[in-house]
Amino acid sequence: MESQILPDPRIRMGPVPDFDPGHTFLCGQCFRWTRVGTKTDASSDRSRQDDWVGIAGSHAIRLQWDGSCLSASGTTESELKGWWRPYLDLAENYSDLKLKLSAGDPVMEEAIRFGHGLRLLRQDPWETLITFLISQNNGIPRIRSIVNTLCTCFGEAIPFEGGMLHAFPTPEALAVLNSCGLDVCRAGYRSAYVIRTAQQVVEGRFDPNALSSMPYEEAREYLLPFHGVGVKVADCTLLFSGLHRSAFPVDRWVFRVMDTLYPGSGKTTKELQAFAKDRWGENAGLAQEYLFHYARSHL
DNA sequence: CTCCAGGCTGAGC
DNA sequence: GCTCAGCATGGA
Repeated sequence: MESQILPDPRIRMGPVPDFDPGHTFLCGQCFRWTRVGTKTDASSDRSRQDDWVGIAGSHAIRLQWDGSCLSASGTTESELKGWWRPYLDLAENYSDLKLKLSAGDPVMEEAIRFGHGLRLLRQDPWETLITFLISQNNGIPRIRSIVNTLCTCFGEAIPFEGGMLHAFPTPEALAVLNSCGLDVCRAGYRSAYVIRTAQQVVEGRFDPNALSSMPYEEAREYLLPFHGVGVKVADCTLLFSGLHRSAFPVDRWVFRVMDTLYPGSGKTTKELQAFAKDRWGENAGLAQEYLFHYARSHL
């Protein structure tokens, strides 16, 4: 049997500094990336390969990471440029950001060293809002499970590598469900939040484009009236959609890491956020993510 | 069995 | 304003 030499379908994206797919995709900011293979070359421990398949919005991609360069397949040059590069935040210089965050701060320096290569994604605001509605009082593995079931059952099929993946559901697809329509997802009491929010979006109550032009405080006030949205979900939505990188979500882990590593930074969410805003300013969201990532493994 | 997980709602002060 | 039980579900 003659082996057919196919053209390499990979698109080379070149060297990407300050990138680690594991830290970026598994830190809890997104829930639809799967590691599909890891190889470590025995001859040199720097040469390795890390393969991921990810879905965001209605886009799917396979990423290959060799430790310094990214390549992609299952996508196109235009989709790469118009969606995935912005999504992966590749235009941002994380060396500068890390220097600003860790200047004179050994705690942050250690958190950054541990979470090296973690990048904040720029996710679709609708998808981010629903995802973090589901995240409340929940664990990351189960959030992944619920979100993936939600997409499989209600998201449009995306042909991918000879099989099918599923886009994140549209607001319309979720708004038409009755109260038990989401039971298959096992999201518990959060199902009602998801459906009611979808209905409010369809009714025109929520406009992601409007959200993107608002200052932080206004955007937060805009999100809070949604059923099931409190300050945590609102801040996560604004941070992980890339709309407001100064947002500083506070949960159990962040509270613990602040109380332990920054004693005196505050006892309430508001106090911690004031501390973060004063200390890290527009990069508070990235600081939060490094701290969250660090806290989950060390505290 | 209990406790916990990227919290929020509604009721009672 | 503030505190706090209750909430669905599954894993440790």
